[in-house]
Amino acid sequence: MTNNQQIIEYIKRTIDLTDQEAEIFAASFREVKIKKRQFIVQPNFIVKHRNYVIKGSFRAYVVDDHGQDSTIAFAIEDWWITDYNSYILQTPATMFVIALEDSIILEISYEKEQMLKQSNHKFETFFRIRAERTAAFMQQRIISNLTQTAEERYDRFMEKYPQIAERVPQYALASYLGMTTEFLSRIRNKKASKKS
Amino acid sequence: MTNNQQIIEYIKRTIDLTDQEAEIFAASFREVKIKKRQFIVQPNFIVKHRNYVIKGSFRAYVVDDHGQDSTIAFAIEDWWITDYNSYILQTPATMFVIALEDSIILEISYEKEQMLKQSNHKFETFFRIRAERTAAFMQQRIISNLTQTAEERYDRFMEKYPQIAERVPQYALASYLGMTTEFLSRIRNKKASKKS
DNA sequence: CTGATTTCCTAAACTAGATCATTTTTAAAC
DNA sequence: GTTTAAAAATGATCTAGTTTAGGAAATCAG
Repeated sequence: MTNNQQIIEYIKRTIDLTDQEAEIFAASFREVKIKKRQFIVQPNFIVKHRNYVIKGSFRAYVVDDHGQDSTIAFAIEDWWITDYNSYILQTPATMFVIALEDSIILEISYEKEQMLKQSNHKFETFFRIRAERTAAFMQQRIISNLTQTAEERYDRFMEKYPQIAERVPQYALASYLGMTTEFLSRIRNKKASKKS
Repeated sequence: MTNNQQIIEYIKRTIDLTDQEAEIFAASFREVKIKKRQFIVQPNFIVKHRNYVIKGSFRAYVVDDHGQDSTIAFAIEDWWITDYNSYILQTPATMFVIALEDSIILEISYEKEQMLKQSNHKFETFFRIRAERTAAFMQQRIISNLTQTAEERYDRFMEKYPQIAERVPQYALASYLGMTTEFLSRIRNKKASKKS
């Protein structure tokens, strides 16, 4: 399966498209290879692309005044990643997005996306549904942060996204879940010793 | 200004509409009066409406296993409120949404909203933009929860939404910000004594 | 008005999770 | 492969925020 076919399959899971429409959609993306540790988003620049991951993995994070970094999002194959606020509102980025492995992405520019949405009601629907699901996902995370303990958040993450937990460094997962690496290490250790 | 005119003004701030389109949009909503302490959403039911607040205020919250409640959202005049996940994904609600004051809302049903979006590209665009801004707002909140201390979160809320802070009970604000009422009381007290 | 219910405040004891410092393990780079 | 750097583990100490408990204001229903 080519990379274009992959994103066509992806969009067809959300909306029906004719072959010609699928062609137009896929043609709006550009394939880019990214090396491990390479940044695709950096603070203060206005983000120009939304990125669909074909292969590899990424981490989006912010660094606060005290030098602490907090992971905002992960992405692996078939996920999207960017600095959402910067891309949507076309304001300067506050995040870094870095490749955790050698990766391949399909990027679409802000302008191309606007054109797609204007040109065809179906594309508008697709991006509307994407935004809704993004919001629904984020709301779940807010609820989780407000109501669960560090250990409960970890357990739930392991249930829902075991394939991500395997691939990302522990410090990144800890800061995604809102705890220190040390504390996550302890949680894991406790579980490992209980099993035996 | 009638309540219909109010929501027409609202949508026109996002997209341009002809008078006829504005008419169709406004006609999809139904005005409902809600008494203080009345619930408009309760757990386990699938949420049928998205609600635009004409007058009054609301609080959306979840109650966890230990009986603790966490405020997920507030709404005052010109804001929307519902159990977002339940409405968008048409799954059973996990939240309560309660009126904090005697209120008036305009509600639109899930079916009517689907019809609007299908019938006119512009309405699809409107709801796409709403979803994007909702996601952007939620992402800001996630970042705030991950990176800031309780006091910083409070300060920032007071800066951005002073008019909400005034109108909602302290325990509701505390649980929105992810802290106990007692701790919020202490923060406020500390600030009050410093000023003198 | 007035009794009842909600909301808010204060303060002491407590704990989940953070911080700090050091060691061990793993992975990157030459 | 060997050196070097990054990541993870471990233990000791500390602290931001919680819990518990009591009383004082404010709000509300009748």
